[in-house]
Amino acid sequence: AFIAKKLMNMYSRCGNTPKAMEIFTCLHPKDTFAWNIILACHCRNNSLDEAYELFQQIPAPDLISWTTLLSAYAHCGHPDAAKSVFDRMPLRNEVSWNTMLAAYANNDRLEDAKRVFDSMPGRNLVSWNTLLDGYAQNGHISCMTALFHGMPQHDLISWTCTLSSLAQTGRMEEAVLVYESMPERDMITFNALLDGYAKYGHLVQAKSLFDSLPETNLISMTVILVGFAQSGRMRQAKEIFDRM
RNA sequence: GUUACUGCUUAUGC
Repeated sequence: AFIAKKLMNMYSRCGNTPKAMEIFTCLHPKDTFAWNIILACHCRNNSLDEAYELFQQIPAPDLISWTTLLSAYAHCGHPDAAKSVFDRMPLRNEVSWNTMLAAYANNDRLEDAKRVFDSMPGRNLVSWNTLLDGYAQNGHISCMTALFHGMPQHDLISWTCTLSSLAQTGRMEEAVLVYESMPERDMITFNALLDGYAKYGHLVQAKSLFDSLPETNLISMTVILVGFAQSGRMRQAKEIFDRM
């Protein structure tokens, strides 16, 4: 049963709902843990309606079942449906509050997000990052900057959200300042800055950043390739292409 | 017991 649940989760993450369902069907007894795995599987890979149907069949849904459903509505761009799930939850914790916050923040409902943020019983770094990214994604750069400076702590995600937002909107001077202040970086950080350079025509800077990277991946290659190709530097584009 | 929350970093397709 141990292994069965592990397997279900693996299939779920690979998007193979039929295989996950096959195991679930054979599984006895089906505890809430197992139900939650198959629910999360449908939330990730199938329609909301199917997920909701499944949720209704869970004999004893727990906090995780409720939060999984909430998260599905949040990710599918239905903040109001998410709110109604949230209101019907028999209990809530930090994660469910953060999920509700994300439902608003990721769907450009920043006033509502801020209201949730201010009224939640506790705020952790995920809460701060969620609101920060809401501002970042929706182009509220000054709110983002203010929040960034008001946060109690920053982690790699806080820094990268901010960098990415500046780079996406072509504020390359500020993006570089953030980049240079970062205590740590990863591939997402590199690629976010690289993409800003490439997108806004700074191909020389893009190439020199690219050459200095400790490692590259398929995304870095694609970013620089597209940058060269779209600016008509076909010889350099071909050079990258041949290396892929 | 990686069962639920924050990075949508590229392109293509739709």
